[in-house]
Amino acid sequence: MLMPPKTASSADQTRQRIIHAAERLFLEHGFDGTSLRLVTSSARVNLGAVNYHFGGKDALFEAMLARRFDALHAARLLLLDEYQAAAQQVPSCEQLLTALFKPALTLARESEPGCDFLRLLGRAYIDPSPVLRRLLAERYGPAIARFKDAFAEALPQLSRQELSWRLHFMLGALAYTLAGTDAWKLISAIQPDHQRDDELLLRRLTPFLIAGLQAPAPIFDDDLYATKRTVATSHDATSSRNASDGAMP
Amino acid sequence: MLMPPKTASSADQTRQRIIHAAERLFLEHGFDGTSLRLVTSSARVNLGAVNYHFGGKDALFEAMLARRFDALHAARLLLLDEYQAAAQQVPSCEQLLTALFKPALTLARESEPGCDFLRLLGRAYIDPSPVLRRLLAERYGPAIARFKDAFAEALPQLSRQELSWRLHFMLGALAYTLAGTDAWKLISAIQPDHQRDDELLLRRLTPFLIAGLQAPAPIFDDDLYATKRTVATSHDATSSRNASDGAMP
DNA sequence: CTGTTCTTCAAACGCTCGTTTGAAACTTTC
DNA sequence: GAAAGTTTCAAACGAGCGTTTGAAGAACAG
Repeated sequence: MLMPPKTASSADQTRQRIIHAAERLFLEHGFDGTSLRLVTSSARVNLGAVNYHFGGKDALFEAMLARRFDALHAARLLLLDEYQAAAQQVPSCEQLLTALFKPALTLARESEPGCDFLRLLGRAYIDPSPVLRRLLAERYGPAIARFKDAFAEALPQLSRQELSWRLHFMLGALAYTLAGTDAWKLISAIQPDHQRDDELLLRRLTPFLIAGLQAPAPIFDDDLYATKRTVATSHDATSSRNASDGAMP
Repeated sequence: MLMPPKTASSADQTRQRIIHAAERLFLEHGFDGTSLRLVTSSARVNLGAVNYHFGGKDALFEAMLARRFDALHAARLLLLDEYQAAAQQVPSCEQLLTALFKPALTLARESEPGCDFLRLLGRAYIDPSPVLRRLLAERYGPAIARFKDAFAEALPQLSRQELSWRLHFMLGALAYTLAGTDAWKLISAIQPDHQRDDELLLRRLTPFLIAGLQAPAPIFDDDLYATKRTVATSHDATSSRNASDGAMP
């Protein structure tokens, strides 16, 4: 008969150690690059423990991400509810970004040191593995859809199409930056010694995103990117494309 | 003795077929997810051909990316030279983005159909594999540094630190969007039937990026993201961080 | 045609991967 | 303390990986 343990059983300790090691290693190497042998040896448990306690690699990573992200998205939606209930107007872009960022920062502060939550978040969105992509889409798609609707109300001047793209741009800037791959090296000389300050990072990101979201919609009938040799054709192609686009409301 | 072939030799054909298959598969599966067996069977050549003609998997992908990216960065720098020589003032953000985007679009149009160059570009920047990261940093770092300097002149109101971050945000939005993983599904309902139009995409991206780059610098002495229980401490940490930052010129 | 060089090919090597197995070790229950 | 259940452990499995090998085939020179 299965009994609920009053203190943390050794089995629970094993589960915790595995999840913790998986988090740390996923941060650095991604899903494909993190082998179960790496996880189990790093957690100092037996190789078979992952399959015994979680059922497999996919399920381990699902459990690892769900533990963090469920709380994150719940807090985000709660804050969104708050803003939508309290405001006399619909929530502004600033408020929506706050509803997205503040819970993430809070969780990042509350999480044990040496395991930065925001990089985990970024990596999860960047990672190309189908397992993670499916998980994010299925499990957190609805929450993101609610934010999308809220942004649509905050930015009524944008067509739905335009808005979708801008949120995509926003997600890209966010995830890419949070993931903090060594892409730093490309731009170079960002925070050489200091360890990363998540709050500072999000504070820098916020005005960039707000300005981007609120930018005027693009104009489609000039020749900005036309090639030299095909000016006329390119113009034709552009305007026909523009016609099929639906432009702006 | 090695003779220069007047027509494409069968060996050259093999090389071409391998590179073409590698491009197509890398687009979908990334570096780690693209096995040589997948490449060679897709190109209908022998498994050993990759090691014979290129020397190994790493070298194959380096050759594949270099073939496209060398031309791209050369064209970008040429256009940058043009703008810097012709203008009475330093090139604007718009011009710099044009110098970045226009060669990419031209190459995308010139490349054979069915192998979209811009997704390749995005994937290369997103991919977590150390091989590609090192390649991009070493081979194209200098070119990016020149653009960084140009952006610094176009945006003199930003501190070097702030500028680095904004370029990082820009790269994130760009790479993430171009890569076009199924992250679309998260935001949902982007171009359901239509195949992607690269020019339209970059036209949408441009105003977003320009507005973001030109946004006012963030203010660091309010409590926007302070947690409820640690208002005072958070404020202290923020101001000390602000002091060590170098702020604005 | 002969000999040399370049290219292809099937087979195998050594390795790592996720997963399975079955017997030990440990807990809990009666 | 014996029995039942739970958790660990070392070992192995089968599959896929990048790479190597050596012989067979093709292309070309003299």
